[in-house]
Parts: sequence; structure tokens; C-alpha cells
Amino acid sequence: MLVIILHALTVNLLYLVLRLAPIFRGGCLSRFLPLFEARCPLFSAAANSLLLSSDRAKNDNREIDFGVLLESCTRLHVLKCLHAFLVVSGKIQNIFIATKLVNRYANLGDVSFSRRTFDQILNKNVFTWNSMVSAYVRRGHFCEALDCFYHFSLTSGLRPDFYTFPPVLKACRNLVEVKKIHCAVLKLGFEWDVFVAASLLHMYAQFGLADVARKLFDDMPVRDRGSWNAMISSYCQSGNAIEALNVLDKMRLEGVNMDSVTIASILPTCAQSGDIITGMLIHLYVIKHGLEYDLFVSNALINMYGKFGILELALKVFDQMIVRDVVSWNSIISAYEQNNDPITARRFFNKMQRAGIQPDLLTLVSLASIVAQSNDHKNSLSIHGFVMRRGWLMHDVVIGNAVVDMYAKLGDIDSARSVFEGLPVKDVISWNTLITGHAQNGLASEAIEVYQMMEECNGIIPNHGTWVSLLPAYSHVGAVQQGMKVHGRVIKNCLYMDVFVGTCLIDMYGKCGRLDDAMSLFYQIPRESPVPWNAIISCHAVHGHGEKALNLFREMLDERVKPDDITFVSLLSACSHSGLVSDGQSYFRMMQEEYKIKPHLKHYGCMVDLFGRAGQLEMAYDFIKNMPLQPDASVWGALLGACRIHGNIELGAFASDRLFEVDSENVGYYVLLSNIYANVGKWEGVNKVRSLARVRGLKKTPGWSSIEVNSKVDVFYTGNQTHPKCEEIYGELRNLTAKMKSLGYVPDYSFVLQDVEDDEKEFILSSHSERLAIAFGIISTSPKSPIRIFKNLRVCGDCHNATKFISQITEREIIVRDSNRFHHFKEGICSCGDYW
DNA sequence: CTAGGGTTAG
Repeated sequence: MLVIILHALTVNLLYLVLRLAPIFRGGCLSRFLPLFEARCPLFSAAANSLLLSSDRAKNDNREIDFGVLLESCTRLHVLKCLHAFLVVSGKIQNIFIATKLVNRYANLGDVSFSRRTFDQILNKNVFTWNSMVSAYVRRGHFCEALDCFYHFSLTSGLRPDFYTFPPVLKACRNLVEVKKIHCAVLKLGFEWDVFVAASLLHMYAQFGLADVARKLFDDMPVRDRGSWNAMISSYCQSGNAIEALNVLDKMRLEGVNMDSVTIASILPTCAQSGDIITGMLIHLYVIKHGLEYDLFVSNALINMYGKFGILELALKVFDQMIVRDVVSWNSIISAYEQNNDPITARRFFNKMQRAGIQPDLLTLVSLASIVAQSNDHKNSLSIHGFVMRRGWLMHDVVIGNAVVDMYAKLGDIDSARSVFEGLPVKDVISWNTLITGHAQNGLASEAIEVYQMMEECNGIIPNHGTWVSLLPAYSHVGAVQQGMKVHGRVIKNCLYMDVFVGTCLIDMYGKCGRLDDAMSLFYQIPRESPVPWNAIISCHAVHGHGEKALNLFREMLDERVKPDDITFVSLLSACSHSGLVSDGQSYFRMMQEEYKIKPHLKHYGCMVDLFGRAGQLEMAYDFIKNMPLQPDASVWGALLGACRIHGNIELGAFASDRLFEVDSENVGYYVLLSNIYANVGKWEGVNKVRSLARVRGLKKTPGWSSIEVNSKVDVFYTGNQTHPKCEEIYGELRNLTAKMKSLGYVPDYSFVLQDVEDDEKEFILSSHSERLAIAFGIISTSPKSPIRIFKNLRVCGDCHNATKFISQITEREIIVRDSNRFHHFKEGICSCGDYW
């Protein structure tokens, strides 16, 4: 370490001495060589061999090829030193050497030194100006590049040549600038130079004028392979796979072969459009033409195979590479990461470090996702720290968004939020990430608030990702009126034809109780993929329309859409909600035999529910015993729920024992068990469960219910006392309870786990969140209109009973959607037949 | 001496 510091000091010192003391004029470079050695071996080797040859010529340094020396200089310090040497030895007056210096500074990252050198050159020529312009462009200083160009063409008295324009065009950031430069090109007559024309074409395409680009291309009198490549890559980058392949065909018909550039542009397009056949044909072409060792081609191949999920081929290409750069490593890492194999991805990252390749921004993007996938809380902090130390978080949105996403996926929404707030620039994706982050952590109304903040923020235009993040939050709290507003906006730009947006809308209508709207939308959107089918089937499942769900499944098969694992989850839950036991069994078999889908825990949970609800409790238990997987809480929970419905105490107690082994914290299971005892009047059992719950110090998932009135969603937590209409709500509830009692309602205290006096229990029951929401609905909407309530947990038995009475007293339809299904209350009866 | 067209992303 010390050596390095000392060394840096010596080089800097030397630089100063050389600048200040012209005594060294004509001094011998060989004296300084040892100082360069450690910092820049390549440079010192080149310098050494040049010195040797010049020594032989006994000509001091005059014969040294400083161009080559500058070229081999890879450290800024060494370059500055050499610069000083050139100044004191007067060689800086050589315009070629000076121009090369301008370039070298830009390549080593210090464009301000390029400019300083440039300003010191007195007799600038076209080369010098071109170099300065392209130096700015290479470092991304587009504004300065254009300024420099205008200065050049207007004040220098020199005439730009055709080398000038490609970099200048690249510096244009909008169409106006492109058109201005285009005029200059026309005036000077460089229009049909192949390089200039290719650049023009490329810029027009980049700013969306694909037809202008195409016309330029068609009008070109001379086309080289570069022109074809420019046209093809323009189409590729704008996502127009069909035209890209058309032009490619034409090019080959004219006898022009593809080169590595053509292939590197077309492969990502194959991946994007899912055209695996073309992709693999191109791979064959690559092998046949000996392009398989090209870095860019190999990288593109790895990426393509990664996107298709063909990891063996991605790995094969990676393994046979001779030279790998950071992109190669990033590509193989993200191939595994995106195919849900964070362990292998991590292994490649470790290998990359051992190979001495420095991770870049994109490596960290993949790493953040790896950490999130493997639930690796410890390393999330190191990643955040690494990214911050490098200043990347302040510099690039992409990595910032990746960190926000990482924290959100790890469930640490507070950290996600604070990173988000610290981002200097936020784009749509930043907002979308934060919305999804809240929604997926069960914070639906917070997700909606984030969206509202986004709308208040100027310059952010929501895209399809926004709707895909937001709509599930709306369906969660039942904000159908706001959801419909989104539907309206989506129609305007045809986004509802996007499979994911369309599916979210279907899900939203279905989960908000509007099956008809869900159905009519379903038939409007493309349905070649199983995704929208899964949504519409599951909508029918939660409404208890099993037969319709099965019909839809048959229709799906008729349309030759291949069902996936999710399809069968929806289908099996439809069967269980409607008591279609034998159908469920045969679909469970069909899934494995015909579609080779291995059932996972969700499927087993549905099957247990299917048997259990239908009263076949022994069947359900046998099914669990024969499972090849370790049953989790959802499986035992299904059995326990069935035991409650059918009043089986022994099996219920057994199931809850297993349940407390895998998930002892969920208070819902204690409630279920105590209900079982209460239903058959075993009060000592109820007391036992109650004390168990108390001893274990349960952390409750807070229960809430929501209701949408006039496009505004109100969320009520149990016992809420802060709502502006609080007084009226509790007044209405007291009123209702009195009427209910006169009609025969008896509060069922088995749903209260707290150990308090009976009148206190009654108050707890009547301040359950669903009742607050219903009462609010009654006082805020016109008489006899229907009320829709949404609850995050299952509705409790006492509330279920109470709602029946309320529907009778108020002559209203009351629709309650809980975490499981829809309950339709009308005239004192519930559609679920009291099996909830 | 200088230049175009190319690979990775949340």
C-alpha cells in the first residue's frame, strides 16, 4: 500500500518538476522509465523497446515514435508525465502528437485535460477539431461536443470533412439537432458518404422516424455492410423484429454476408420476439463462419439462450470463450439469476471475482436480484454499501431501482422507501417498483397512496408496468371505481390489449364482484397464453361458480392453449369451492399425467380443501399422509377449516397441533380451533385454546376491511376510533345490534380470544372491522343500494351471522369478499350456505 | 494520426 502511495507521489512530483523546470529540456526519457514500470507495464515495455532502437541510432529521443508511446499509455498519471515531457522537449508543437494526446486523455477519462491540451495547440487543423469533438462524444459530453462543432464550422475557417459528422450526429439529443446537422451535411455534400449516411439513418431511427431512416437507406447509391447493419440494428432497437429480419433477408439476397455486428444486433431481437428457430439457425451460421470466438457474438448468444431459459447452451457458449469481458460474466450471471437459480448465479459471480474482473453497475443489478431471491438479508446491506461507495446510486436510476426492489422483495419496505426517497432522479420504473413493493408486502392502501404521489409529480407518465403494479392493489381493497378510471385510460392507448394489463383488469373486475365485466373484457384481449385464462378461471372459483370454471377450462383446451401450474391451482380451487370432488381428482391426475406438472404445496392445499369441505375428512387426512412434500401451514389449515365446518374435534385438534408446529404465530388458527370446541359446547376446550394463545403472545395480522364510496376507499381496522364519522358509525352499530337482538341474534363469544367480561366481548365483536365498514356503507349510501366490503382475513363466524341479520333489516344486498371467497348476503341468507 | 454499425438492465 505504502509503495503505491509513494509511487503516486513520485509520478505527480515528477510531473510538477517537468512542468516547472525547463532545465530538463532534451532530458533523457530513460531516466524516468523505472518510475513508470510498476504503474504501467505495457507503456514501459513499449518505451523501453523504442529507447533501445533510438539508442542504437544515437539520436537521443528524436526518433522515438511518440504516437505509439502515447497509444500504449494506460494510466492517467503516466500520461500526464509524458505530457510534461513532451511540453519541455518542445515536441508538443507537433500537431499529430498533440492531437493524439487529446484523444488519449479522453480515452483515459479526463476530457478536461483533452480540452486544455486542445486549447494550447496554436495551429489547429481539421484532425485536431475532429479529435476534440469525438473526445467529448466518447465521454458523453454531448452539449460540449456540439458547441465545439459549431465553433469549428463557424469560426475556425476550416471546412469539416466526412470524419467530422458521425461523432457530431451521435451527440444529437433530439430531432431538431439532427435536422440541423443534416443541413450542414447537405451543404458540404457528404450526404452519401457511407459512414455519414449510416449515422444519419441511425439517428433518425433512434428518434422514432423509422420511415425517414428507411427512405435514406433505400436512396443510398452505395451501400456497404455497415449501411445494412445500421438499418437492421435500427429496426432491432425499436423492437421491429419483422422488418429487421426482412432487411436481413434482402441483404443476403444481394450477396452481402452477415458479420459479427449483424449477428450481435439480430440476436437480441430473436430473444425478444421469442423466435428461437432463427436464433439457433444464426448460431449455426456463427459456427460455420468461424465467428464463435467473437466476443460480441458470444455475449449476445449467452444472453439469448438465457432469455429462452436454455441454460445448457448459454453455459456451453460461455465455456468455450477464449476472451471474456465483464459483459460475458454479467450475461451468464443474469442468465441463471433470471431463471431462478440464484445459487449458480452467485457461483459465477465468485468465479468472476477470482478471474480478476471488476464488477460493474449491471453486475450489481443482477446481484441485488440474487440476494432478494435467496432471501439473503445479510448481503443486502453489503450490496447497498458497495453501490453507495461507488457513487452509482446517485448516478444511475437503474441500480437505484434495483436496490429499492431488493429491499422490497426482502420485505424491508422502510429501507426500500428511504433508498427511493434518496434517489436524485426517479423514473416510472422507480415508482412502479415502490408501488409493487408495498402491494406485495400486503400494504395495498399504501401502494395506492404511492401511486397518487406519483400522479402529483410532474413529468412521470404511467406505463403498463404502473397498471400492473397498481391494479392488484385496487382489487385487494375493492377500489372498483378507481380501477375503472384506469381501464378508461388504458383503452385510450390500447394498453388493455397487453396481456398483463388486460389480465390485471380481469382480475380486478372479478375480485371486485363484477364477473360480467371481467368476462366481456376477457373475450376482448388476446388469449393465446394461459395467463388471462388462469385469471378468469380463478375469478369464477372465488364466486363459487365451479361449473362455469370447468367450462372455461374446456374452452381453453379447445383453443389449444397449454395450461400451466397456476391454471390447475385455479381449477382445483374452483372444484373445492363448488364441491366437485371427482372432477378435482381427475384434474389432479390430468395435471401430472398429461401435462407433466409436478404438484406443489398450493395444489395439495386445494386437494385437502376439496375433500375436507365435502366432508371426506379421512380422505383428506390420508391425502396429507401420502404427500411427497412436507405439508405446510396452508395444507394443515385447510384440514382444520374442514374440521370446523364438519365439527370433527379429534382431527381438528390433531391438525392444529401440526399447524402450531409449522406456524404457531397465526392467530387465525387459534380462532378456528376455539370455534370447533365452541360449536359443540366444549367450553373447557375453548378456554384451553384461549390461554394457549395468550401464553404464546401472538402477533396478530391486523384485520382490516375496506369499502369504496364515491371513488374513495376507506379502510377500517378493528376497533378504529379515529375515522371522521366515528360517532355516527358506532351509533348506527348500536342501533343495528338492538334490532338484530329483537330478531333473535345471539353474539357468539367463541370468536373473542381476549379474556374479558361478556359485555366487553360484545363490544369487541361489534367493532370488528367488517362491521365498521358495513355501518359506514349504510350511513354513506342511499337506502337499499348494495354494499360491497373487502376483508383481508377470513370473515369471522359472528360477523357472518350478524351480516345476515343486517341484510334483512336494511333490505340491502351485502357482498363481502374475504381472503377466501365471496359471500353474497340477501334477505337474511348467505350464498355460501354458511360454509365459509 | 482521427470515424460508423454491435452485446448486458430495474
